[in-house]
Amino acid sequence: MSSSSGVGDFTVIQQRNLVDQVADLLTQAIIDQRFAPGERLSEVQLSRELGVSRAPVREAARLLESRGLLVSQPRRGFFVRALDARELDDIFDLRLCLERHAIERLALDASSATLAALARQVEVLCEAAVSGNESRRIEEDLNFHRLLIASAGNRRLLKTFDDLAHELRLCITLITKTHESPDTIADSHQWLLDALASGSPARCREAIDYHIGVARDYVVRGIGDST
Amino acid sequence: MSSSSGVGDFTVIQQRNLVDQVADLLTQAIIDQRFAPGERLSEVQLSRELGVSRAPVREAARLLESRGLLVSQPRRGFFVRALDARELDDIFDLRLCLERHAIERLALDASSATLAALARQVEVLCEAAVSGNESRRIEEDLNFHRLLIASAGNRRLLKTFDDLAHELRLCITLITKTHESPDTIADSHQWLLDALASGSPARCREAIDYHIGVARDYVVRGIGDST
DNA sequence: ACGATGTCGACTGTCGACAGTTTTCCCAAC
DNA sequence: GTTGGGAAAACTGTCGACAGTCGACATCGT
Repeated sequence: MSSSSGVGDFTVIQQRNLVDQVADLLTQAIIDQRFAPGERLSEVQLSRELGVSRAPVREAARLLESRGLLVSQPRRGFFVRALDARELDDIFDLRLCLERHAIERLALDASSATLAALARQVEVLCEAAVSGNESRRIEEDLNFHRLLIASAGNRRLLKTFDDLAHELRLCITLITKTHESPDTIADSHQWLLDALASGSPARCREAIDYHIGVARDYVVRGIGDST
Repeated sequence: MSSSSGVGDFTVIQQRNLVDQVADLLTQAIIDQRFAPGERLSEVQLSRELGVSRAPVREAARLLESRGLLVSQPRRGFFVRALDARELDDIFDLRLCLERHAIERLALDASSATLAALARQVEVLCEAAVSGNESRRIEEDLNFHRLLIASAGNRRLLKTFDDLAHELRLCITLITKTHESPDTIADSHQWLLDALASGSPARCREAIDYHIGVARDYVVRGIGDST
């Protein structure tokens, strides 16, 4: 990516803020369900455990609030977002909204390079699926859909999806097991690629509606079991 | 909107944080273009002027960053978001994505009460238009589209629109004059209502595509004049 | 005159502390 | 056993201060 100087691959030195580090740690802890949904997070306790002051913790918490992982009540503090069935429906409905828009646009003007990149990502996803590494499979699945949206060329749309992706990870934690075989995963994503290659927006819409509907059903079934 | 208790409209008592107050003041200042696009905001200067410490200013700035009104560079500070032509396109494309989704859904199952509420809001908008109060007209216009999306019943979709609305206000500041007569405004929104009443998703999509396309053209023309 | 280097000022990142509020816990009263 | 009240503990909101870093200007060398 870097152009001129012959020194080679210098990864740009960026001293990471404490805010970002705390935000990452908290995000991972929430996704790993090391906090119970609805649990209150104490600023002082977190700052003690992490060995930092309260200021970075507060700012990180605000960041996670804007991403939908935490909710705040004035003078009460921050709480881990607990999703009910309705919010879950809303989240998948918004996901449908974003991905429909992207894939319908792509159907009309997807370059062969774009299709190739998507096909490559499906391969990566399949590798992750057969490897048995569950969290990696989830990330590669999200990566495919992220690439789909990124290919539409609208950065604001991509930013919205990235925000939503955090909540999607929160949803996915509700699923106890995936029940999906690697073959099923491969097929369902290949169908999306075929629809894209056909160039028909209507067919793409059908494909993405079905694809996200299946994903949504898995999560709804997960929450149905537990509650 | 509130349902049961017979005590009437209690505006929920919330002692406003300094953070929220600062955020509102900054938001208004940015929308009023009292800061130049791209201008750097000094935390110490702001905190001095507002008579508060730096902590609330920092947190408010992070809030506005998540809303797209500010951008931050590590160790450099916060800068007023400056929109280029491409970001502008992206914003209106996302708006189209959200409103299409809402109106297509509404076309299938809009209650008469919903249609009536939308019609009422068009009247309010028209009043604002003939009154000549420009900022009020803008807000009532946004309120109509907000109501449209809210009527679809997806709160997550509405939250996304609310975030985007802040950026839309930023776009609108680029327009020097509106050029739109009250009659034009009334007609263009009435067409949306007629499309909704027809119950045809396809017709709704056409209507919203045209409607947002016109709005986008106004803004693009505005940025085209200035640069 | 022009580019590189050293220095200075201003600013952000982070911290510890204080004040006011919320929550919890204990005890008394019914 | 349950309810109500009150004090103490814990917590959040806010503040002022210190240290590290960035940008601008002056200085030096060519």
